[in-house]
Amino acid sequence: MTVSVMIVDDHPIWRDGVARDLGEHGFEVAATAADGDAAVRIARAVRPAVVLMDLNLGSSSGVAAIREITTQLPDTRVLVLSASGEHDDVLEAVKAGASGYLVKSASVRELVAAVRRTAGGDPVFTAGLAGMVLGEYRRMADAPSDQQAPRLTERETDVLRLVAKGLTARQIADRLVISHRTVENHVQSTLRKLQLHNRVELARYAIEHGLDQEQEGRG
Amino acid sequence: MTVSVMIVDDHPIWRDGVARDLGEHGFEVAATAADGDAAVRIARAVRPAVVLMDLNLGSSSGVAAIREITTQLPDTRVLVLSASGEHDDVLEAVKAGASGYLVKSASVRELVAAVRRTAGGDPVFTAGLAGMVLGEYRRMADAPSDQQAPRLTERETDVLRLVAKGLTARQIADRLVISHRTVENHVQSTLRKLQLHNRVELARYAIEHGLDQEQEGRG
DNA sequence: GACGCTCTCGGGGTTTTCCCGGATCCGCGC
DNA sequence: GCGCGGATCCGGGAAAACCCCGAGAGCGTC
Repeated sequence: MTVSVMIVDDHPIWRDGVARDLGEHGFEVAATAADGDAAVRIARAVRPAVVLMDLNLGSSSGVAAIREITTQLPDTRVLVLSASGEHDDVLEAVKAGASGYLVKSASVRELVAAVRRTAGGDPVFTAGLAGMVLGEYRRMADAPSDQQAPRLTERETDVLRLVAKGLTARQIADRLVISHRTVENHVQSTLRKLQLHNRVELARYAIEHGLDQEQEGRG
Repeated sequence: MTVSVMIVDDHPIWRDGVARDLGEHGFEVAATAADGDAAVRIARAVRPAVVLMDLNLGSSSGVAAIREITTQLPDTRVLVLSASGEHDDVLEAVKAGASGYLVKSASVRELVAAVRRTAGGDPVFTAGLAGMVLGEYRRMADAPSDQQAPRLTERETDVLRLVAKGLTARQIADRLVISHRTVENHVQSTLRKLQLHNRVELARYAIEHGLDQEQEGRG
């Protein structure tokens, strides 16, 4: 029986290339999508066996789409095919329900094998990533479910974004029309939550998590 | 006459897909390469009309490869096909000699048209990027070649790298075995040279220029 | 209504950063 | 030699950041 595959990536050229590679190796490319929302919608209609998915989908979040798909379609397995291979990306994808994680530097042969094994129910990870997931699992087992997801309040996120831009507390206070002491308080609580020690680390955190790119004013 | 094209990208799947797309539209894919060094070496032998090139080649620098190719092969035009479309990436590529810049979210049709126009000698830029280059040109024309390359001393670079990691002046002083006041002075002169205002902006600068990734101790 | 959370503001302290001047050394040209 | 610019080093003083604390107002939940 043929395995139906769905390809999610915001690059049309990439989608076409992967679709052809898989088609030539006996898979049925049942659908493609360019962003997370479309992926969820189409996957629900098509019910592919494997969703081959990029994490970096321009604006929308690939991780959220993975979570939607794996919860709504328990028979569909998601194989992430991403450029990064970054520690956090891998763990987030796995937490969201991904069955495997391949970096885009993989060869066509590796890709084909990975899709086949994913369809068969085996978890597939690029060399090095499997150990990463295992290590994180152990750390979770040691510390029985405490932080790992320190969520910031809306105001803390506002302040964090401006701190990451290099503004001082007074400049941030002017923009948000509050006291600079309040700004400093938000900075402090953010530092505590993220277990960081100063604004530079805060800026690094914001940059690595893409918080510094988003627009601020929406009303 | 057929246009010979060379494809440089560290993702085999991407290379194959692009090669097939171009092949089906009458281009001759004369060569492919996975990194900058190979690109320069092979391009010198093959002398393609157009080099279709990713900037993000894993370890090696795409910009350096562009510079090599365009200086050594004046008849070869380099069309960058990159994921980012970031301000600095575009400008660096153009400065290195790229004839055009396409983001990877382009369609196959756009890609084919871009390669054709690049071969014909027209500069090709994704919408929005052309204005970016023009704007930068104007800024250069306004300020008659003053800064644009503020070089830092060795010690300033050492300090900058550690500042970008989030270390305080005292921690940096301990590592470099100097007084923390001296560290602060290096920070100050760096701020002046780069026309920045605080350590967070310094960290952003270092991250954007890749200074924070390099190792520090080589002796 | 009690509770918890967020956002706001401030007191009062230490530490760090930011900005200035001043010192030494070293290479380079006159 | 002697000045001159640079790189590197150090210090004083003002500003900002960091850290802990308490407190009121608003807003949902139980």
